[in-house]
Order: sequence, then structure tokens, then C-alpha cells
Amino acid sequence: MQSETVIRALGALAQEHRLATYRLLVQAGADGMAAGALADALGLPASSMSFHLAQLSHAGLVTQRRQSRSIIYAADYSAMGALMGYLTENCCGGASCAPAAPADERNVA
Amino acid sequence: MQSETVIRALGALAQEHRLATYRLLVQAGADGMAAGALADALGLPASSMSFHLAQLSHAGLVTQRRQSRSIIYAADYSAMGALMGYLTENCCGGASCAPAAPADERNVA
DNA sequence: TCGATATTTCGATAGTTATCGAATCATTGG
DNA sequence: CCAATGATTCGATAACTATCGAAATATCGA
Repeated sequence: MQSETVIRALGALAQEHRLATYRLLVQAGADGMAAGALADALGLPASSMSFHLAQLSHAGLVTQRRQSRSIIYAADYSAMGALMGYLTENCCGGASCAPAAPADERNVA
Repeated sequence: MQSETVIRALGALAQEHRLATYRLLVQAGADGMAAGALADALGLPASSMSFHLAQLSHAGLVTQRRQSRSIIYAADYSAMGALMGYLTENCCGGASCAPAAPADERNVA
């Protein structure tokens, strides 16, 4: 994982509505949730929700698929796993302050 | 860990210079590095470096101590550990996509 | 105390990000 | 094919963030 990718992922999660969105999608699991359902749940106008979903999507944190008129978003766990791996590798110099992640994709940004 | 704290930490790391700074501090370990040394290493003017260090500090990711004329910054691993814990708890609904963290500070943002 | 060194604070400016209504696009049911 | 529904794109605006020089603050050595 490259630092630019990491920065995009961190930046995507570093916003109230997007962090809440991501958490809802994690809870929803593989079924995911439609953009409109997310907007309702968070009390956001559709255009704002769409803006935030685009950020999460661009950061690779969520996937999208169309189901009839709705677009269903779902959390992409592998991206979060990669992010966790990067943070772990770059925290405590790999000796790990929190035991986690694969540990052989060592990365010098 | 509260979501506001999480957002601040994520936001602090979601910036090229600050991520690089944090990585240098992780490598430096407990000895830490002086603000000026960090500025030199990253090729940033002192005032910009100071700005970024303040963000990291405000997010609780680094500690600071004065040593004579210099101010030494060091990575605070516990904050990163807490962040990792939060992300893990809120990723895969705690079932963990990347096995990590304490796991009993369950948190509903 | 004075001058030099290390850092932070201030202030101006440029760039980025968030917000949200209106317009547009895509899909479905009748 | 048309109206309705679900979502995105556009455009304007407000808010926040980054940058960096100059000025201010703290510490040390002579």
C-alpha cells in the first residue's frame, strides 16, 4: 500500500458523516445499503450523501453495485485490512503496539 | 475512544507531511526528534513544521518535551493503539478482518 | 545582560473540502 | 413512451486547511 493511497483512505474516514456511513456499512455486512437508505439514516440530503459516498468509493473503502433503481454500497473489508496493515507496519517499527496484520508487505513510503 | 477523537487522529495522519513526520517519529522511538531536525529531514520551513506538529499533538499522536532549546517530539504509541482498536472494533463488526486490538472497549459512536 | 539558537505564534493568502438546491441521468412500471 | 423513483452531477458558496515569512517567545553560553 502506498502512502498516497493510505492518505486517501485516512482522509476519507476523517469526516463525521463518512465515518458514520462506513460504520453503518460495516454493520450492514455483505448486503450493503442503498444510497437513499444511508441518506435517510444519517439525515443528509441525497446530493451530500452522494458526495461522501464518492469519496469513500474513490478511497477504495466501499464497493457499489446497482440493483434496479438503487445503488447498493457495501464496505470493502480488504481495503480496511490493508490500511490496518500499513498502520501496524508503521507503528512501533513493525514490532507492533497492537498485534495485527499480515506483516510481510513491508513498505517504505 | 470517541468518534470525534478518532476523526481528529485520522485527520492528523491524512496529510503527506504529517504522515511522514509520524513515520519518522516511529522510527526514532523513545528518543524522539527535535522540531528542527524534523523540519530539516522533511525540507519544511520551521513554521510549517510547527503547524503540523501542533496537529499531531492535538490529536494525541505525539508527545513533546523541552530539552534545552529544542523541543523533542516522540510518537505516542498508545494513541495509535487506541485508534487501531477503534478501527478494528468497527471493521467487520468486531469479527475482525485483521485480527488485532484488546476488543472489550466496545464503542457505539 | 547580550547575542545566538530553537521554536512557536501571527497574519495574509491560496487551495481544498463540505454543503445543498436544481438540473440531469438511469431504471422501472404502467 | 411517459411518469415516477433513485441517484449523480453541476454550480455557487461557506468553511476549513496548508503554506510561509515576519515577529515574538524561550533558553543557553559567554
